[in-house]
Amino acid sequence: MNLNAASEIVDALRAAGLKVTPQRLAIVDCIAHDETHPTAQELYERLQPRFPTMAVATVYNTLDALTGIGCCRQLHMGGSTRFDPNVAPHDHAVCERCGTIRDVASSALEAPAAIALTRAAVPDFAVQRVERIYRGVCARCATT
Amino acid sequence: MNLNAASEIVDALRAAGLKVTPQRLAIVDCIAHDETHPTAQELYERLQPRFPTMAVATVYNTLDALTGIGCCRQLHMGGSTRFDPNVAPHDHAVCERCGTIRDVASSALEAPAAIALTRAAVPDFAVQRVERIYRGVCARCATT
DNA sequence: GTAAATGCAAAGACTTTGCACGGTC
DNA sequence: GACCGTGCAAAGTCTTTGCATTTAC
Repeated sequence: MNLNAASEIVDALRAAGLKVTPQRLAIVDCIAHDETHPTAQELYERLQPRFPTMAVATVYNTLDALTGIGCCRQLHMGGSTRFDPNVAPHDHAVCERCGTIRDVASSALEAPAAIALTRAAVPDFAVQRVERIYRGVCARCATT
Repeated sequence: MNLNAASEIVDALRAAGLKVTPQRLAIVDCIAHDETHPTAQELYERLQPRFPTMAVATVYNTLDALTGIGCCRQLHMGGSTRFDPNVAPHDHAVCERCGTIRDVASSALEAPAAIALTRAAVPDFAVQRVERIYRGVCARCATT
């Protein structure tokens, strides 16, 4: 599971000609090693103590910028948009009960095969990548 | 591509003890053979001419009811929730440019295999089903 | 110095909720 | 007749936008 190092993201920001502000640094720092797929709101709240004056708009702004330069992805799985700092191809397991999203390594073999299959199955559509969503129940929810 | 016949949905409503109102009939009729994965708003607008007094809430209400009895599914792919009257297992191709969602038949062979693989790959998670999203560019967008 | 990001607040889109009325079974 | 669904409006979320001020480069 190849999470971006914070320093790499900062480099990418600079490379793209975007400014590295304290707020962005903090946000990058927050998501760099985060596997919880936080929402903008969650990040905002998490950073409140450090940046009491920061606006939610800034969080959205920064996340959009990061998405734009390919440093994170947006997940739309119902509810708020979640941000995934893991840019390497991988899938997601979503718990039907609690809604948490968990990363799942995608078989390197499987993805190209699926794309090949689909290229045939979906005429007039240029498939670029495949995402899988595994729906089920996580261990925590299964026991309760 | 096994779309629900309107009459089957009506039967399911009755079987579930839900009432068949003119509004629900109209909504069922609208989505029964719809492959465009409409949003609640779109259905609402589509039915305005026939039911000028119908509230948006009624559309949501009905769609929730239909989802509850397994007659349609909700798709969260960014933007508004879209409704898919096709309950049979299948995948979706999403155009990155125009956002349209297209149904893709899922290989009957592949799905169980993927689930088996994942059961091994994701410990402590009870996988129930797998969804695939093919991201790419549709023919219409590719030519413009 | 310049271009871009921030903070703030307001607006916008989407969805849900509460309640009185009306319709289905 | 009982109960559920509808219409209406309001509130709640999540996200975007505009503009003046501040800041990184």
